[in-house]
Amino acid sequence: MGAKNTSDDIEAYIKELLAHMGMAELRRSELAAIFQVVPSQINYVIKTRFTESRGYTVESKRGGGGYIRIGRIEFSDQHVFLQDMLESVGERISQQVFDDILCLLKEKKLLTIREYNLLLASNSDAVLGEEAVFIRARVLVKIIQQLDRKG
Amino acid sequence: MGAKNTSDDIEAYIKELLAHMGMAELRRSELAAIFQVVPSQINYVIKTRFTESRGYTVESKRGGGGYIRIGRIEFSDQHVFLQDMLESVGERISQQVFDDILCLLKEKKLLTIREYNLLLASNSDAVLGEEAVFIRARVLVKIIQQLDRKG
DNA sequence: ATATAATAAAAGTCAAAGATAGTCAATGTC
DNA sequence: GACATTGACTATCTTTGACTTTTATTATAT
Repeated sequence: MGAKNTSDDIEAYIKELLAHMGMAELRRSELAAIFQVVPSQINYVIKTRFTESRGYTVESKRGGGGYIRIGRIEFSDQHVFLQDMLESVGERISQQVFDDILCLLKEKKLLTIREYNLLLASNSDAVLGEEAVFIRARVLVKIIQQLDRKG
Repeated sequence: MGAKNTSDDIEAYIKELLAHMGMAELRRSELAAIFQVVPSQINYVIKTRFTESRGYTVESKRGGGGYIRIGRIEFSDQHVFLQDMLESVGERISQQVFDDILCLLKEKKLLTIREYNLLLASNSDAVLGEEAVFIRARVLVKIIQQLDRKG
């Protein structure tokens, strides 16, 4: 584990749980104790790494017997998946979220690695300029529509 | 290290790492300490010597556990052709010319039909907006650079 | 026994402090 | 004049801790 920083280690640990069990249920204070960090760092890790745009769901409960549960969003039908994604696209999209979503599409085998790399490289802030976040949202709509066409 | 100046020494050091390990991951402040220079000189060396056009990739992260990672790009078999094309790209590109160039790439088997369709759909005037012709030129540069990578 | 109040046991929020890396312009050297 | 060196300032990411909110359990009053 001991590579970069503790948050990365915690991320890896949770992903391990997810990979083995399909769902991770944790007690915040226990996990914090394992990694010898303050409990709120667990929230930090979740907020920065297990986001909706990366395809994770998080539920939790406070009080006695509380927990944090992390799961992977799953999709039955490809068309439904793309339509859901289409609806979730707002007016603006950050570089990070764009990357997250393309990654998801790649994992779902809806984009090849080549396509992913091309689209990522050609839609950075540096390329798109001032209006990047708005343009990126329109680009994403086109991508999804294109992928949803039979072909 | 007997070069003329410290920046050359740092360059050589990084290239040594690259040669041995195929990738160099460094902590800016550590490297700066080794050569007894200010940290920002590392940025100077990277910016002047490890550029994309010279075939290097650079990624970095700030904050705790931060790093700078430098890798080598292997150029494609079509390097000369793509490099020529790259030089011909000006500051602005119309929708029509963009389409023509993508078609050419497609005929040369450097783009699949899917890739062609995705890129065409996501780089129309409607999507890119006001500054379309300028953005499209930058997009095309990225596309060509991406296609020129082996892998 | 039941409703309510107090206490305990979680998880959440947020902003400050710490740790890196990036930028840029002034200055130095050949 | 071109390239190298420096350092002040900025941006970003991580870690920490004080304070808040929610839920469950326990004690108390009727």
